[in-house]
Order: sequence, then C-alpha cells, then structure tokens
Amino acid sequence: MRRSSAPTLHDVAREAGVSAMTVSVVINGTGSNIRVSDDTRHRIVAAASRLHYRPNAYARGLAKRRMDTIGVVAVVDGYEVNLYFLEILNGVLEAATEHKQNTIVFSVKDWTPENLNVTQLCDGRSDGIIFIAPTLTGEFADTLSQRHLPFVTIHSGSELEGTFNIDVKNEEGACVLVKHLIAQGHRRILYLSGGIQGFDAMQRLTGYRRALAEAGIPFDDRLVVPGAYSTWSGRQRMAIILAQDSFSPLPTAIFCGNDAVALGAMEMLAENGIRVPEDVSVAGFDDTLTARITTPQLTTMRQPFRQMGRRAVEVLLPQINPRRNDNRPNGNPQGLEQEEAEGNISDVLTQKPKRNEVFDVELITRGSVGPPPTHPFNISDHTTSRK
Amino acid sequence: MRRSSAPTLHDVAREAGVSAMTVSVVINGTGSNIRVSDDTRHRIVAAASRLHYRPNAYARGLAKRRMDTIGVVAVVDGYEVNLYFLEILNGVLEAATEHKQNTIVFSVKDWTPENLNVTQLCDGRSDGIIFIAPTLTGEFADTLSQRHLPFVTIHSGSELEGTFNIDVKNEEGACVLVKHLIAQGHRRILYLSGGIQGFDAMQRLTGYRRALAEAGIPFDDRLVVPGAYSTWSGRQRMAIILAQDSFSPLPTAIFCGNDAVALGAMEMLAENGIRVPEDVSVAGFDDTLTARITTPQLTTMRQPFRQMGRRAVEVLLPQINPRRNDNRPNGNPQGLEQEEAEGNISDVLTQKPKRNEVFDVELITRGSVGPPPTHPFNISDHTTSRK
DNA sequence: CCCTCTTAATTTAACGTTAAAATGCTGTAT
DNA sequence: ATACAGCATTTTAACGTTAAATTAAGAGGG
Repeated sequence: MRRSSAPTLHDVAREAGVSAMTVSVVINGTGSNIRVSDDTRHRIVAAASRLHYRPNAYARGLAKRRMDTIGVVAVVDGYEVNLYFLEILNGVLEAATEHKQNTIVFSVKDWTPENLNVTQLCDGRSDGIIFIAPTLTGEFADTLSQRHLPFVTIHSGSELEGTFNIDVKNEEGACVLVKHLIAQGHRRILYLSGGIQGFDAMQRLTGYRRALAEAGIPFDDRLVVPGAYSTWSGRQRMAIILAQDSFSPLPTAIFCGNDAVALGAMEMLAENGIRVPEDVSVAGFDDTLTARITTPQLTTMRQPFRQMGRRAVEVLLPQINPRRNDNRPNGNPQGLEQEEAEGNISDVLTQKPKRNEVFDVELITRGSVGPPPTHPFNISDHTTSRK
Repeated sequence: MRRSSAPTLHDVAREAGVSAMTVSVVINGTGSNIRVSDDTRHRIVAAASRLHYRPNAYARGLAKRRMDTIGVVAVVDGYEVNLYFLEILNGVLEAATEHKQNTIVFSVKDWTPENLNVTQLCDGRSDGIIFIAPTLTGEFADTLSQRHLPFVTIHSGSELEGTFNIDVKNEEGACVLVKHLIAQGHRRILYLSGGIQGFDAMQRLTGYRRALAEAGIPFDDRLVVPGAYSTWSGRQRMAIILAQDSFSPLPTAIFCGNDAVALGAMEMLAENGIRVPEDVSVAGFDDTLTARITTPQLTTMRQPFRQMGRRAVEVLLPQINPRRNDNRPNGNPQGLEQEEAEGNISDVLTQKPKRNEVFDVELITRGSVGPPPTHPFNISDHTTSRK
C-alpha cells in the first residue's frame, strides 16, 4: 500500500498469494499451456476485484507486440465538421468492437502532407490505420510502409501501388444523378465540384460528362466550378457565380460535389431570393444528415458509409495479423465489386496485392429537384430588387 | 536487420555506435544531468533519420509513468451527432496541443453507467479524463478516483464532492432568454426541456420560472415538456404536443433545451404547416451550427464551447502533474466566475478542492422569434386541412 | 522404488523506453 | 602526487505485462 498509483498485476498476485504470471493467465482467458485450479482462480478474481485492478493496456501491448487498436485518420477542413466522416466512423466503431479492437481517432486539420503529424500515427499507438480522405500522397504512404504499419484508405482512389482502398462508384453515381436532372428537362447543368486534386471529384466529372454526352448535350467547361467539400466553399462559390455576368442566365440545375456544398449553395441562393426548385434545382452527393436539414430536402446520391467503414476494418485486420484467419469476412457484402491485380498466386505471395473495393451508390430523390423554369432566370432582375 | 518490425532505440544506438541511453537523451531534448558532444549528437541524429526511427509512445509512457495524453469522453445519444461536443473538442484539441499533450477520444453510445466501459478509460491510456455530459454518476466518479485518475467534467453541475466542473450560467441564460420572449409579448411559453436528470435542464427550468415570476406570469407545469437533447426527441415531443388537445391553442413561443431539439421541433412544425415565427416563436440554447441551418435561423443562447474546452484542459493538467507549474493559466479568462470551497489552506493540502467554473452565455437574436400572433393558433384547424 | 505423465504453478527473459547512479576520462588547483 | 571537479558516456534497474521454459508435486504403471 505504499504506492499511490493504480494497482498492478503484482499487487494482485501478492494479495492472492500467487505469482504474477498466474494472475495474468486468469485475467486473460487465453492461458496458452497453462491451467489454474478453481480455488486459485477464485482467490485471484476476488483479489483483483477487491483492488479494482485493471490491466495496463500499454504494458500489455508492449509485451504482446500488438495493441489491438485501429487508428482512424480524419482530415478536417478548417473548423467544419465533415458529417460523412462521422458516419464512416460509426461503421468502423461497430466492426472494430465486434472484432474486439479498440479505435483511436487522429484528427488532422487542414490536410497538407507536412501538417499531418505522422509521428502520432507511427509511435506504436495502433496496429493499423484507416485513412479517410479524397487524397493520399505517396510520401505519406511510404512513411507508413517503412514503419510496417498496414493501412486502408477510404475515398482515396486506387492510384497507389500495393494500397487497399474502399470507394464508391463515383462515375456511375454522378452519371445517374445528372441523367436524372436531364430527365426532368434540364440542359444547362452546373457542376459545383469538390477539390480537383481529389480522385472522386474527377471521377464524378467523368460521369457528369458521360451523362451529357449520352443526351447529346455539348460539354461547356465554364459550367464546371471547382471548390472544396465544405459548406463554406459552397456559399462562397455560389456567391461568385451569382455575381458573375457570365453565369447569367443562371443554369437551371446545380450538381454539387457534396451535401455540404449543396447546403452552402442553397443558403446563398435563399439569401438572394432565388427559390429551389422553382428557379433552380439543386442536387448533392453523400446523403448525410445535411440532406434532410435543407429546405427543401435534398435530392442526392447515397453512399453506404456505415458499410464502408465496416469493410475497411475487415480489410485491415488480416493485414495486421496474417496468421489468424478468424477475421475473415463471411462472403462478399452486397453491391460490392472486387478488382484484384492480375489475381495470380505469385502476387499474393510477394507483396500486398493491389485491391480496390467499390460500393454502389443510390439515387435518393427529394424536393430540391424539379423541372426547369419556363423562362430562364436572370440574376440581376432579382438580386438587386431584393434586400 | 533481422527484425521485420519498426526500428527501436537500440537499433539506432547500434547504427550510431553508442549506447541506447545516449540516443534517448538526444531524441528527447530533456537530458537531466546529461550532456552529449556535438559529434555524437550528429551521428545519432543521422542514424535515427536514416532508420526512420520514431519513439514508441507506450514504452515511453510506461517508463515515464506518464502518457502525456488526455482522454475525452463523449456521450452520443443513439446515432445522433452532438455538434456542441465537437465544438468543445476543438477547444480541447487546441489547448492540449499548446501544452504538448495528445488527445484520445472515447465515444460512448447511449449513456448508462453500466454501458460506459470504464475499462478503456482506466487502462492507462491517458493521464486524465475530460468528461462531457449533463450527468455524472457518483459510482463512475468513484471508479476513476480509485484508479487515481484525475478528471474534469463539463456540463455536469457541481453536485459531487471534490470534483472539478466547467459549466455555464444556465439559470441566468434561460432567464434572459425567456425575458426576451416576454419582451416580445409572449405570455404562454412552452419549455421543451432536455433530460430532466441533467443538472443543466433543471437550472434552466429555474431560470424559466424566475423570468415568468418577475413578469407576473403564473407558472403552469403542463407547459414544461421533458425529453432528451436530440433532434429526434425534438421532433417526437413536438408531434405529441401537436396531437394533444391540452396544448390547443398552441403556446405562442417555445423555449427549447437545445439547438438540436429546436431543429427537430421546427421540422415537425413545418411539416404541419405551422409557420415560424408568424404562428409560433422558437428559441434554442447553445448556438451550434444547427442554429444557422434552420429556416428561419434560430434565436438562441451562445455557450463559449471552445473556451470551455480550453479551460477544461487547463484545469486538468495541474491535477495530473502537481509538481510542475508550467501549465498555469495566465490570468482568469473573461466572463469567468470562480467558486472555491471555503478557500483555506488546509483544504488545498488535504484533498482536491471542490471547484466550479461558470462561464457567461450570450443572447443571439435571429429570425425564429417574433411577436405572438394576434389570434391564438388552433392546431386542428390547420393540421387536418393540410396533407 | 524408479520412471513417466499429468496438473498447477513459477521463473526467466523479453517488449522499448527512461531515471538515477556509476564509470572513465581529462584537466586543474592543492 | 593527490584530490577534485567537470564532462561525456555507459550501466543498472525499473515500468507492467506476456511467451516460453522450467519446476514441483502427486498419480499411476512396471
């Protein structure tokens, strides 16, 4: 009782009159070659609960060379909360708990390769990393590899060799969404894109162009406005569009890179007295909570975030512990398409196979999309008269 | 080079031709009694960077008996994201970074004392805990105390002995807000409260009653409807109110326990064709992002979340390491009121002093509050005719 | 009575790091 | 020459845990 800090295995051992090792075996069910008599077991359990003993996770991790902890890296733009991140996180937490893994969240502000403090990721706190962001630099991937830290990305495209990535059908999703707009009668459709360095923004652009092409509508690159995946960016870009003569008359529909962007755009439209969907239709991507918060509610493409988070865990675990097979998923999740590089055995044996898992997206129609106005909407008529 | 895992201090030592201890001293600036020649230092730095060495945080924590990590416990209701929590977290992250502390987030679903897996909190991952929730059980506090884990609560009232708590002037805030409603002409004001077991909900109720009393309006307990601090709860309670005859004619103003509750209430009102603020005024509490997402935007009381998060760190750190004084805050933050139990020296020497820091709140007026309608609003007239 | 087999534990040696004490050195004043 | 600093570095011993090897004691068989 001379110590003022938390009780240890040895304290329990002394209290129960046995050795530390016996206590260790009793505390963890997994006693390799070891057996403990019922009497001793009871004494130890009693002593442990009397002292309120809790095993020290770090000492344990150090000894086992395994922390049973998954690190999740979230990239936060400025002060803005990325709701989709939280939904992915829920999936990760769910699956991690099922596999008895802990989760630790590293949040990174304003993603730049330098800014990301790799130290925290690499200092032994986790056995593997789930990286959620639309971009991943090779430099960063290299650092993790050098540290023998397995990782899985979500939304990072599939450009890097030997990298596991979970993604959605961005191109197809954008194409379906834009076709939906065209079906309503729209022909002048603005694409308010996310960051152009992101893979997903480019893939969605391709889908946008394909939908236009198949409907025989010529592509006009002035109708593609790049920004960031944030409400702030949506507001700010929308303000520019409304102020610029080249955008008058206003396009009759806006395809936003993101629900957050759509929210910002709709705020700015509302502040200028432009009605949705009467004057202009707005569509988003993600189907986060945001989509049901706007007035009217948002037509958008749903991403199966929770499933994607779950899947990331299931893909990561076998890489962390290649020996045990108890983490094997039970069949392929629905709507999942698997690409495997060449797929011959030598690949599997030599290096991590390149693997990309792509989930389906789903069109969710709500009130923000309607037929185009009968007469083109002239911005200057309204914005100046109001306010 | 026989090892396939990450390089250790010893690897660097071998590479540089020195002992492990010298490397340790070079890596951490803090060489207590020790000095290292420039030549050796350069060799070690070179070797470390050549091997991409990163110190193992856990081994380090074990040896130092200090993890330099603050744990933050977030209680999540169901699947709903508590935006105010994220804003507090930003303050915590900011201050923690300034004091060179890491932060680890424990998220707990559906707060019940049993559900909260205390193990994770107590297994040595953090040196102290910041607990964000409107309730804290004595049982839980005891467990932490037994483990000698210092903790600070936010929003947990000041009921428990020897506990540090950061809070806001709930009573005064509610009083100011309700007086504002009264000043607009309202006399029948509904209080759509958060969980009644929470200290803040009760304090706000007191403020609500005081405002009514000072205006000579009799208190009617049927106008106090308890629920939870969530959008779902706001929707659900509002639906009940609209369906119940006893609430017709509708109160002319609704004071919601929370911005999230207000959002839910406003959604339900809108779905029933009831206009805000023409038919009914709505006010919230918190001034989170939610308040600017509603249509119209929400009149609410602003809590200085970021400051509160910062302050929690500043209060926690001295408890973790009473020796060093380098964590001392520079003066009292503005709008801060400090209560100290008795304040005599013996208290400080014997046990943790009971301390409660209470921040000011600020009325933010927006579009959701207006004068009451000239004629009382009869629910059945409208809800049945619509839809 | 010696040998082997089982059961129930204990002992030893890590895991990667740091605090504190110990060790050589070199020069400098007594 | 002798003791005495001061510097640069190493040694030793933890921190709390677990894997693997080892011991001890009894049971049963020849």
